[in-house]
Amino acid sequence: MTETGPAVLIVEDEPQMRRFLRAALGSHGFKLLEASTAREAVQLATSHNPELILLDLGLPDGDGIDLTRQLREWCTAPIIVISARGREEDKVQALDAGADDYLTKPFGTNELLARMRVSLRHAQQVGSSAASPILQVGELRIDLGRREVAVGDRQVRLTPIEYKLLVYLARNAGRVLTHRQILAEIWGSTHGVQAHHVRVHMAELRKRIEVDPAQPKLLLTEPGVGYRLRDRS
Amino acid sequence: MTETGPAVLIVEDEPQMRRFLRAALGSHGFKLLEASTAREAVQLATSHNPELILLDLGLPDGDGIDLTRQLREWCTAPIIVISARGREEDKVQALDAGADDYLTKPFGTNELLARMRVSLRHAQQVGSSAASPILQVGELRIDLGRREVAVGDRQVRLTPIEYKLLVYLARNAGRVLTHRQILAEIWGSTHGVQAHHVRVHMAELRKRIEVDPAQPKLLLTEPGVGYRLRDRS
DNA sequence: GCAGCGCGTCAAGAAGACGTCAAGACTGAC
DNA sequence: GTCAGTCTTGACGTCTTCTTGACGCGCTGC
Repeated sequence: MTETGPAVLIVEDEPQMRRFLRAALGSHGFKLLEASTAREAVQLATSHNPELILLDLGLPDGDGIDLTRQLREWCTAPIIVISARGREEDKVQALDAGADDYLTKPFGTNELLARMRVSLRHAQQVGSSAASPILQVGELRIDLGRREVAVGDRQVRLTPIEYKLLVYLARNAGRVLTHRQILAEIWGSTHGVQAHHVRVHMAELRKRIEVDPAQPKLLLTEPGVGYRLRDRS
Repeated sequence: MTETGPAVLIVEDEPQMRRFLRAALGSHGFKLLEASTAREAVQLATSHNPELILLDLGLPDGDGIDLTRQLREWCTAPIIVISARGREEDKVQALDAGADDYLTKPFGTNELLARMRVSLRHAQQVGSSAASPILQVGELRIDLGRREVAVGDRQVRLTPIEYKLLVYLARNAGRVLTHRQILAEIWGSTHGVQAHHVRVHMAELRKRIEVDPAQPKLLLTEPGVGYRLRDRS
């Protein structure tokens, strides 16, 4: 299984700079998300919850400083500002608005990567000491930080695929997820992988989290469509 | 003004620069500690446990990078490197050695202060767990200052890599660390180093800290993911 | 009734991950 | 130079997990 690195959101409107960043980061295993406007950036940050944000201050729609402030209201991912403006005041403003670092163009790939490592290091420490994020759906508790799953009081051990499946379902609790969506999320490209896989692993998952796997109360089948995790009893 | 602000350790040998920093920081309520050599820096850091360290790379006795690495063994206070060297490689080295930021001379007071605020903000989030030089996880005791490890009453001798591994695991006790994370933390950039290394050294570590290495109680394998140090029974 | 389809279950085997051992390379001390 | 301690690397057996195919059930349309 190829493990993908951290998801990084790039907020940058110049195509040239984006190409540069894509080249610099893509080869290091990062999963890239790209936005060229502030609006798009907020959308992507909300939907994908990236682990790090690279933000160019010069955006067409609105100030990058404001965007920083806006993101910081709910998003804890480190923000590294990239800017052509090298004035001290700009740096101070960005850092005080909530940015974690400030790089002035032009800069080298290696410095960028090193500063990203610093930020990711910080994020990890914060995550470990702060209360870890927990998904709770009815009886089900998923501690994402510790990678632990419990049903009621019972601790449950899951294989990597089962865990991925369950987290995906829990993140979309109540919503129906189609086979196609599940295949894309868990297996990535859907080449050669079939809906049958989903069924097999769902059965395994039911054995672990359901009281009676034959009468599922949590993991519901939506015939002809997909699966759904019940979010309220 | 009553000086009740955070304690900041300044490591700098040029008197002129020290005067500048003293002037820049003193008026902002920081409590200042000053060292002009690496040896002195370690002493002051140990005795006063400052909340932030400003470190000039060009010291008379020894490399600043080494000092950074040495401090990071047990000290979690943010380190901001100040240097006349602006070469990208220097920055990367310092940041990877454990520094949290890198400022190239000349720089403005306001930028320095802003970057210090960022670092202190981070340190605060990480929380009070930062201060203790001793890590305790169940039976396991790691004295970071003395670099000593004990399981129960039994003192344990570890090789450098084993020690690093154990400290990393203990700092994240309870949570699963992926192979990728472990490789990045212990070996730095993961080029050429494989998950196999982790397995070999984990086996060594188990031989030393487990009662029965074949039935690990502390150092648990999470198949397909990584390893975890048990923090509660 | 019965073929066609989607779904759940089971089991076998493949693939890959893991633990262990041991041989060499490398390092710093002497 | 030798020597001890450590790290890397490869080989190999074991175990877990994933894939894949077979089969039975229930539903639907004919």
